[in-house]
Amino acid sequence: MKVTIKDVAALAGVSPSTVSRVILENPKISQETVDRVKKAIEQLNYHPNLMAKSLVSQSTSTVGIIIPGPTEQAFSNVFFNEVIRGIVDYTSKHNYDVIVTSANTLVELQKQVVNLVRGGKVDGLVVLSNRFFDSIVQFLTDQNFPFVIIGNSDESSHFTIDNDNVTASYDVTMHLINQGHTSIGFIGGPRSIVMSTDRFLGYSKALEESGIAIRPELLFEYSMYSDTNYHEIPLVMSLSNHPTAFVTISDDIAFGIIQKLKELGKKVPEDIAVVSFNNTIISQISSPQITSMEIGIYQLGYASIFTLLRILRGEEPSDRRIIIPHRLMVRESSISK
Amino acid sequence: MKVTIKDVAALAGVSPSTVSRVILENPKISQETVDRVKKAIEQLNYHPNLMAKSLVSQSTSTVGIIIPGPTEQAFSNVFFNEVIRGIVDYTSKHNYDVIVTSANTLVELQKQVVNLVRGGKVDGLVVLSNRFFDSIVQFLTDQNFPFVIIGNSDESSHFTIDNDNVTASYDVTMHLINQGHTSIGFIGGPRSIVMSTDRFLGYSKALEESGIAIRPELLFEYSMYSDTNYHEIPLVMSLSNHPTAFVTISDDIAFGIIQKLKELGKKVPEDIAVVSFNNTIISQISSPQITSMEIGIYQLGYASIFTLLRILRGEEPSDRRIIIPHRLMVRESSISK
DNA sequence: TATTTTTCTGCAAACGTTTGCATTAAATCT
DNA sequence: AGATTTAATGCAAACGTTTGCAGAAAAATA
Repeated sequence: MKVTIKDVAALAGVSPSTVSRVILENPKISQETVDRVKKAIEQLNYHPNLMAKSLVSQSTSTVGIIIPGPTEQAFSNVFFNEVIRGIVDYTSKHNYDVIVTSANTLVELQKQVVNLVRGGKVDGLVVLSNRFFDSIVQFLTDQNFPFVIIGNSDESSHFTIDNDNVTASYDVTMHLINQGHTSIGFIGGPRSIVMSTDRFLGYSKALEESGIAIRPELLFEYSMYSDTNYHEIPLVMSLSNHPTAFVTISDDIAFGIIQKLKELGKKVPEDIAVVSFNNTIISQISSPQITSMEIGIYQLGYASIFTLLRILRGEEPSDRRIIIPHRLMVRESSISK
Repeated sequence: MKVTIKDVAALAGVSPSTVSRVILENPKISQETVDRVKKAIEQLNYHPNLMAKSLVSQSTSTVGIIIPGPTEQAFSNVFFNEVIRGIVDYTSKHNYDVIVTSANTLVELQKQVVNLVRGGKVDGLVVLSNRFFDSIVQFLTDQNFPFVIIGNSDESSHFTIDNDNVTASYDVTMHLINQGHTSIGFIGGPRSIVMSTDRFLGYSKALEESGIAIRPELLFEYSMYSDTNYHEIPLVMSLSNHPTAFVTISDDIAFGIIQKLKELGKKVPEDIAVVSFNNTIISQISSPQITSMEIGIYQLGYASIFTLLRILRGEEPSDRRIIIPHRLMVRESSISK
């Protein structure tokens, strides 16, 4: 038998509204009544029904995280996990619940988002950026629904938490150039990932500023679906002016490249330097350890939910764009002897 | 202006109950009316309010995952991530949402669980096992609330998804013994983790059956808080009858040990063999690659939610205990030359 | 003491659905 | 044709809260 606010009211000899006010700590209830009601609550072991509460208060104390499908997932698994950790750590201290949403296709995901938003199941959303999410972001904007984006967004009117990927990539490329490298390859990801194109931009910028021409034959696109990812590496390494260094956009890719180079009898970093992004456990465990750009993934999550909850409280942050700083972790894979 | 079921009813010229029945695909509504209502829904872009729906139907289409605090988290991060992935993959195909819950202390976590359950925010729970969760499990049992446990449970009446950790550990230890090792160390985790004690049991069993005495000085307990985790390794390695192999309960630990052994000038596997559990990316990336027990983490998650949803549908699975099979992935770290 | 203000509590509507029961019209049977 | 069954819909209560408004009692003021 479920115990409701009415049962408590009956036992305490007051009206349901009074009980409600006691629970919500409305100050205009006399201490005497408060005590009596609290005793009744205790006695009946009453707990408020959150659905009823949400229904009338039109808020849920719940936020959602929208995570791209398997394509990007597999692409950098660790990334999403860290973000989620950052978010859950914060919400658990602030009495919010988190619904984690993902799907195999954009259509499915979109359906889920609509359901959460229009169904009133969440108060706000953290959207993990992805170019294909435009439709989702557009929907949220149309609905005037509170949300923040982790990653890049064209619209400056959106709340976004991001790295300065261009500069970060510029920095890591410069690190190589400063070591005397002039023949530097770039291994990016699918075009759909804005982060990847940004990092390509930084790479290009560094080369240009240093008077090094960009050589198209040194640019590669990694795809999780392809078996032939490192297929062209032997070819390019057989050139007379083959690259002496690679910038890759993630530790996973860097690790793969290093394995491939080993197969070819090349030594890292003696023959070829390799650098990457994310500073995940892979970069630390690999041997040689990989020089990697720390981008504060956990902070991305933490800052995003921090911002979202502020918005929900009605405190519009002045800055619509938060940049999480980066820091290069120099390790063995890029140290020229 | 929110559009409700009443607005739809008005436009379609029917009562709200009829609209509701159309949405729920109640068969006793005439095709004609169905069409008219659907058109109205379309026209008004109506979407049902899930809180109201939950309130009256007393169900939420939401399940929760309870994850241990930072202690165990850091202990095997990858584990929880994979489990979550397995769960979300399944729920997203079955129109359920997932609330992920964690907290820093048991008290906080318990409070959150009570809130979810008593507040009626979730229909069921997946509980990631932990000895300290007894109080939570006890609470759920008392409440007669639907839940499944991932990991060990004493109570055979609970629905659990687990590995046969004893046998798995027996198997991996036997793998070492079969290679001629007789002096084998064991590196476990905190006592609070049942999985760890189970694995110790399997280790012991293998030694005993093989007529090898257990030497207490070869047993270690890894703790995430200690700086001195690998402190005693040099000491034990300086014994004349030092271990020629280590069984560790996770890839992270195995990796740490290998680093420490390298520092001591020992070679893996030539001087010392090392094996571990979980078959995470670490075991594959480490060099030497680590022989590790694949335990089907993703499947643990998948099977757990599969079971939970069956329970919620009223289909009690006949087996209250599901064992996910294990498989040893033999790699470099245990191959004796 | 009569009047006004303040403090505390209750009434009842509202939130947006679902569903058992009653009702009406149509269809089937005798 | 009248009686009975069947099919389709509506009525109204229920789910368990919150909250604006009103009212009563107590306190403060004149």
